[in-house]
Amino acid sequence: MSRRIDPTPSPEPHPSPLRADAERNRLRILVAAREVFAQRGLDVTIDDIARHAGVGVGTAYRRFANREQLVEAVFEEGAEHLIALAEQALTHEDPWDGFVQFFLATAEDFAGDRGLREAFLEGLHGKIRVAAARDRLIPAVSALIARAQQAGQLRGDLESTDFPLLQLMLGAVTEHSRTVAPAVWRRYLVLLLDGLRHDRDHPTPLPHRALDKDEFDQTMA
Amino acid sequence: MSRRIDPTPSPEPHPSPLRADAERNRLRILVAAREVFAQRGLDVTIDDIARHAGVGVGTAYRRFANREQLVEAVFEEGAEHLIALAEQALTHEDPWDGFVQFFLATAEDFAGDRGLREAFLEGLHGKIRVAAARDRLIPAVSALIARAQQAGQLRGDLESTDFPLLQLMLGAVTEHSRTVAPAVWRRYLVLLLDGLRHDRDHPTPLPHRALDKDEFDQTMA
DNA sequence: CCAAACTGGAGAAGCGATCTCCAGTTGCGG
DNA sequence: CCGCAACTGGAGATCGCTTCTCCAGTTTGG
Repeated sequence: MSRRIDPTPSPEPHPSPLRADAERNRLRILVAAREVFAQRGLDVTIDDIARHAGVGVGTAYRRFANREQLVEAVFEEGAEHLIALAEQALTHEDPWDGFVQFFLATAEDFAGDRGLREAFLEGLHGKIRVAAARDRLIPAVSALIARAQQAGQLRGDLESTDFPLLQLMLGAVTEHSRTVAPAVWRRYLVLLLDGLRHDRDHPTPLPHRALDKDEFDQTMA
Repeated sequence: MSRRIDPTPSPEPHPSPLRADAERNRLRILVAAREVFAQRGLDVTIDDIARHAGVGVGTAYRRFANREQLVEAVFEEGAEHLIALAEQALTHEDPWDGFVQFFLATAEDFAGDRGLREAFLEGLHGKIRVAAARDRLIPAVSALIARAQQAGQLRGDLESTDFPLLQLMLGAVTEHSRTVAPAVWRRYLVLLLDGLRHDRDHPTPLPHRALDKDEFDQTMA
């Protein structure tokens, strides 16, 4: 740990400005981590991230003592976005549409960022920050649910802890079909929504065709 | 490879009867594998299985060259049961009830046997046999779906490849909530079924209470 | 220009699984 | 009930993979 003369014994912020090249590399590592986590999930090695960033492993380890820190740094942004989505959905005029919009938007985030999904839904790493982010998300989700229930559109027995589990279910599809049919999850999202509506006369048409035999085999393999 | 005088150069069946103690141990290993796979999934080591069977690792390796063989041997029975369930469901008088019964029964099988779920839904091991079993299951599932659709009870746009993916979704819940609330999956099963019905006036009451905060945190961690 | 800060990547160290080997034990045909 | 082939158990060799350290060489900035 390098530090210059730093009178304030503040615990958190950068203890001392990094040298220009060091700071540049720190940023490259962060960017690389974002990309690699998003594409390949949280289980990549620090060596992978370093290589992708074009720096040596040593450099990566000097800035981030372990993968945990890297995960949390990258994760923070994703979490922020989810919270923004919730608040935006609450401003939606129609309660049901707001709920659907939020469900869809978060599912899209998770589909586009494997690492985010794993951090949020699989509890793989960085537990502390993740739990904190989830806690910040809960009130908004509860409000979204309550509002749609009061409007008589959403089934009354859905509770706020159900929501992440529904995302987990969808996430399982997303994960497995990732390489074969990266958008089939939308099919099951609509199916879930049809289960969540209070009542309905007809099924909502499913937005993505079903997997054919080949796609199916690959998805399950 | 031990073999006595065996005139027929048959490729597959037991090349020679095992000595009594050897056969006894083979069975113990098989039983142990069944139990360990069911409880802890397919990712257990052969050492674990051997220990659970009360034999040495060497003995286990002598009978089953690799875990694959062990998985397939154990898996076969589970697959057989699923197929029986499908055929039984087809005899159900009411098409919708038959469909629901099959969905429920398979989900129960998967919930009670982690290894079976992983073999069938996660494609972790023993690909050949599993694919074969799935193929045997498809016609029955298709029939079950078609019948319920013709009766106007099941949504018309559901296809047979959708079914295993629905099980996959449910399986994600089962897996995560395993230790905390081993039956919450029933809640989401009903929710899915409400999405699968052609039309309905009211939501079907959910059969299991939602997770509370503590259970939820553990499930996601 | 030079001292301090920083870099890269070879390789040490650790971990956990698979699989082998063989000295000792057991089953069984004669 | 003898003798030997078949079988057993488990210590440990081997492997593959990751994490993390170390330091000779390079870069930065006052």
